[in-house]
Amino acid sequence: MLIGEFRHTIDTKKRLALPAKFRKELGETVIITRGLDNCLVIYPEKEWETMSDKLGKLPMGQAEARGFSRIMLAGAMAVGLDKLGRILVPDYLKNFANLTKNVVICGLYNRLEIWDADNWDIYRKKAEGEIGDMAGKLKELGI
Amino acid sequence: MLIGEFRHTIDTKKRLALPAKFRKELGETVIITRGLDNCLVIYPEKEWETMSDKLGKLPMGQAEARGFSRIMLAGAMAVGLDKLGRILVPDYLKNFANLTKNVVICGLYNRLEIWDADNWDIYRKKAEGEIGDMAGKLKELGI
DNA sequence: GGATAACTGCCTAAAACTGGGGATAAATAT
DNA sequence: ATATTTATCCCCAGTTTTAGGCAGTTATCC
Repeated sequence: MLIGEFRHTIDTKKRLALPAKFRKELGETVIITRGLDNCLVIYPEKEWETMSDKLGKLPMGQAEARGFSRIMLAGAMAVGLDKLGRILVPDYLKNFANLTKNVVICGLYNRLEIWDADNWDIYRKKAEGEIGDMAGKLKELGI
Repeated sequence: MLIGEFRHTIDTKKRLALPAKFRKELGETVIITRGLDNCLVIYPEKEWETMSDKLGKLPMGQAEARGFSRIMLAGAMAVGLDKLGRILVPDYLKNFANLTKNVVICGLYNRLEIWDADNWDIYRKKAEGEIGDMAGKLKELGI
């Protein structure tokens, strides 16, 4: 299971080390693509298959579904991990997520999200504030 | 059953010894994450699994659910107990709960809570004073 | 009060993350 | 078509963080 929050850096060559804890579960190749709220998403190959299946089968009749699957699918790219567990972040994705040097890698069960560190801090503070009634929401989920 | 209140310390390397009484029940790996009222929560692996399954399957389409699962999943981390029953407290969680050196570990049936000692003393005094009011509300829960 | 177990801090070893250099391949321009 | 530039990949070293082991001191139990 991919969980936890890690702070890493992108070096001058656009390389990003993925947390060592995740490497075994990620394998040698991962899929990186655009995510929601200005972050990037990384899927292990297997998870990507189920995700892309769903995207590919979205009804093309709806403009929203068309746009969504285009952004996600066209934005996706398979990247390999080097010997030290680093991936190369493509330019267009780096720009999309406003990544500079400091990034945060979030484990979210079956995928990772890559955030610009400043963006994440803002988002996290806001989200933490809105979760004051966490207990109430847990009940809705039956947890 | 996890019950009782224990005072321990976090050493300079951010390690925290869990009470020996709990070790058998906790197993070799536990999940530590953010809790309510500025404390941290520790779940045995099994307790966590049922919760994370549900979190991982929340629909990504809604902004609220996204924020919720991000905070809960990214906030969590699986940590192993070393031979002496200690865990490593991640920086971002240590900061979140304002932990310095002295902490209080509370056993709460199926989970533990970690409090900064000073915070706990304040909270406990306040809660002790209000215990009469609480009892009134408990009636509604059938206790 | 003695014996046993538990907690804390120090010390050493190993792993992880960051950064740089140089070789190969691709793309662009001359 | 060739040369120049840019981008990618592979190798390796330094620094920092993490993990494991050990022992002293305190607390607990009998």
